Amino acid sequence: MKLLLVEDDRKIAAAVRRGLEAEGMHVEVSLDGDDGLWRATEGTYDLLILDIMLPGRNGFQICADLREAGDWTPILMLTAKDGDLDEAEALDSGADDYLTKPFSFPVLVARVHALLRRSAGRQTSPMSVGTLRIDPASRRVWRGEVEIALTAREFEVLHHLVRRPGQVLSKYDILAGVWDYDFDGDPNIVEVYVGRLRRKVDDPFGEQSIQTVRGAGYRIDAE
Amino acid sequence: MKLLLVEDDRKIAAAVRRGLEAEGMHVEVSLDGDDGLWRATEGTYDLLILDIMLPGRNGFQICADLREAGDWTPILMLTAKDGDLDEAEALDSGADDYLTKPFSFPVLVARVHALLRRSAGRQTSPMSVGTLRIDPASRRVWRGEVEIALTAREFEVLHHLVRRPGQVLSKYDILAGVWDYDFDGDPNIVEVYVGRLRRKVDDPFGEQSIQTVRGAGYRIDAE
DNA sequence: CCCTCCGCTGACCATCCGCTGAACGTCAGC
DNA sequence: GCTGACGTTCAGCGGATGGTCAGCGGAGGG
Repeated sequence: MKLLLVEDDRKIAAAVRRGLEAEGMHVEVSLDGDDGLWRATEGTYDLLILDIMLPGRNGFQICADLREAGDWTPILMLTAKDGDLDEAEALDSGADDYLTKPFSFPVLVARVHALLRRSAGRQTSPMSVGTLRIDPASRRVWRGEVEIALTAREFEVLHHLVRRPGQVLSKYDILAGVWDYDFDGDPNIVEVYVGRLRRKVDDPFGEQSIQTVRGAGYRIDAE
Repeated sequence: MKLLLVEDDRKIAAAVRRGLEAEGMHVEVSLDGDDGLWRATEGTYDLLILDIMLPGRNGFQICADLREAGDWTPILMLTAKDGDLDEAEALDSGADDYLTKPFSFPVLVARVHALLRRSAGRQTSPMSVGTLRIDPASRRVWRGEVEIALTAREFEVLHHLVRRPGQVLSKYDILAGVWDYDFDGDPNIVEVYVGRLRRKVDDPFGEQSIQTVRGAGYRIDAE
């Protein structure tokens, strides 16, 4: 998960960054509005956090410009406590959510998580492949009527595969999608997890649910 | 008391908000339908006020979607004066009450109060999970026939979990939902409360009522 | 048919996460 | 002023989990 934080107050920027990185996200910081807009345009981020009062372009403008350019990356705005209209204007200019300063850290994290979840698609609804059923909201998995206990990682890997049924995903795709951006261990870890998953979720009488595509990756076939 | 107002006319939104906040309520505003639905889904409100004509999803749809998802937060709809059918349709889509524009302020406040009062009583019966019964109005909790004494915080945490049965809530979600927005202590506090709740609330012969989902959060399963 | 590469697996270990008991500060009621 | 209830912090424990590694086996190419 890669975020861009545009905030000119270095103290706040450092704090937010440290905190979100502790949550396993990659945070890039921009200290003024024009630079922020440029980065947002050039790069690809999962979420933008914009302060409103900024040197150069202000937060509303950045937001409006991006939206106009057809960029719908989720945006969280940081508004001042006394600016009554800020909140409305924030939403109006195309932000997805706002947070009034001063904010507490858990709240920020919760909002960020909520936005990321939302943008990941409202795939809150359970999905199923054959007799395998997955409910992301409750993080539960069943084969037929039998519930299967998965660890967090195992669930993530399975979820990642099931979300793209019929598509071959390379080990690197899976690594990038499930592991932290800065993970630089052995891609073998994906093999390990696929193995663990097969042992847990495979229908003992049916064929393997996760197909190996030698030299390319893995695939889950839609039934 | 936390309300969500979904209304695209910023003048009306600002007025309603100001008025209800003067009544001591916390009002969040959303300016379009899709955003409104999302907030209503993600957050927890005591009451929703929905305009019908909205950019994105309209009020009926939001209402219907929420009801379908099992969300029974009271809903007050704002209908246009000339839409004869609106009122019927509002109630039909699951709203609890409606108000035709233009409305006077005291009327709005009266309706809001009435709904809040009513909902405080109404939610008594639906709030049960297995043999655990919760009455938000009187803030009492029973396991079977035995009443359980909970402290204020304990009750809030339990209530928060029970309101979203089957959904995994992260420690941060719970922090944001139960503690003051400016709380920035150790999220470990959530673990502490879950522990206390388990000791008080768990059926000594059944399985734990609050499930730990390692690496993700906590969940109460609908029976 | 043989060799090489790729994927699979079981064993092992370090780390993280969640749980708990204890202690402290604060506040309300007596 | 004392007492008890409540909310919060903190440190230690123990088990679950994630990651590494080496050896094995089969597929595929020459």
